[in-house]
Order: sequence, then C-alpha cells, then structure tokens
Amino acid sequence: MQLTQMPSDTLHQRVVVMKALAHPSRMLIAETLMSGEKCVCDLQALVGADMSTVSKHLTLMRQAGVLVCEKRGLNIYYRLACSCLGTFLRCLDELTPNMESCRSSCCD
Amino acid sequence: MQLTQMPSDTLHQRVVVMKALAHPSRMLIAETLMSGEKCVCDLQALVGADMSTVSKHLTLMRQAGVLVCEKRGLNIYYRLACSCLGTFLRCLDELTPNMESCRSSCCD
DNA sequence: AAAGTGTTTGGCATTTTCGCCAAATAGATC
DNA sequence: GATCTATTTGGCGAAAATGCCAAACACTTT
Repeated sequence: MQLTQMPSDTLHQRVVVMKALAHPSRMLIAETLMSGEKCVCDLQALVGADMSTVSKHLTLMRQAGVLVCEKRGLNIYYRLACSCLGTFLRCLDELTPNMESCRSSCCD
Repeated sequence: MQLTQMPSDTLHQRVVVMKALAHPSRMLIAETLMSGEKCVCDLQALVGADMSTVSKHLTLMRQAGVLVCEKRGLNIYYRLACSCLGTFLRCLDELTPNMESCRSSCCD
C-alpha cells in the first residue's frame, strides 16, 4: 500500500489519535475525562470491564498521546493530555447530528 | 461490558465515525475529499491499493455516514457527507501539534 | 518485613479488520 | 444484444484488536 500526497508521519499520527478514540470504552473514558482527571478504579467502575482491560485501554491512549497520568498516593490519575482534545471532542459532538441532517437532504 | 452515563446510541455513533477515519487509507481519502469530490478510480490511484480494497473502504465510510456518492456517466463520485466534516478534520489537523507541545511540558 | 492496595504485564483464545483474487453487477457504447 | 468500463461483492487467509485470567509490580501501611 503506497500512500502519496500527505506527509505520512502526520497522517500516521492522526490515525493513531483516531484509533485511540475509536472504541466505545475509550471514547467514554475520553468524554469522562473532559470534566477532569479520574483514577483508574473510577474509570474501571465507569467502563465496567476487567481492571486489566481498562488498564490496557489507558496505556493505549497514553501511548497515542491522548492521555497523561500521574501517581498521587495510592492511585494513578489520568487526564486528557491537552485541553485541545476537549475542543476536538466537542467538535465531534456537533458532527454527528449535523451529518444526520446533511445526509437526510441527499438521496444516498 | 456495561457502558453507563452517556446515551449509548450517541456514543456508538461517534465511535462509528471515528472508526471510519481510523485507518491510513481512509484518513487520506477523507483529507483528499476536503478539496472536492473524486471518483473511485482517482481514489484508487491515490491510495495505491487494489480497487476492491478501496471500494470496501469507501463503502465502510459511506455506511458510517462520512461519505455520500453519486453516479454520473461511467463513474461514481464520492464526497464528504457534510461540510462539518471538513471543520472536524481541520480541528484534527490542529490537534496533533498542540498535543505535542502540551505533552512536552509534562513529565510523563 | 509482611501484608494490603491499586495498577500493569504476560499470555492466550476469540473476534474483528484488512487486502487480495476472482466473479458478479450496472450502465454505456458499439 | 454483445462488449467494454467502472465499481461492488463474495470469499478466504493473514494480521490486528479485544478481553479475561493469573501473575507481577510498586507503594503504603502495619
């Protein structure tokens, strides 16, 4: 597969970010962290999966650059790496309903 | 896996959109279509994969609501379903470098 | 230092995604 | 209507993602 045109590092980097958000649990985590940091056990309760599963989601998101974490006391707290991610997610919020009305005016 | 809190249809819908963009070829296609519609053969030349592979990517993106298509003459032309997607992608454009500088000011 | 708490890692089975080939389809042209 | 062109569909093997369990780890508290 040969990808021309765009600097492929940039392309790749974007895809990594999108992948980090392209899963229900991870999207939920990202949305939740918009309101501030949470520790892993909070996020596990939220998502409802095995602790190890949640941990792996968090690791993936951290490696994608979407989250950062910090240990304080017994817990590890995760938060969005950048406030611009909040902007991005709000942008996504507005996308879906807009797309809906866009498409309804098309034949498809 | 039990996902609480957010209306899960909305969550799911967002994930579908993110998945549709979480692949190098599909991201490239989306970026390219920001500058206007293209026919399938153009997009195949761009991506450089088998025609059937490209077609499947396009079908996936269309089913995700990201693209719409229209047949004119011999060709089928694809375009972004909504101009808001352009906004969204530009938002993504700005995200990566911002995240970069955000994180560089962290320990991690 | 022993025990407890919160989190990550390793490993594995299951599911999903990916990409090619070959065949099918739809419409245009002869 | 036969043929050609552009695209989609079916099918399959390969690769990647997902999720659980058990074990390991890092720190605290006792």
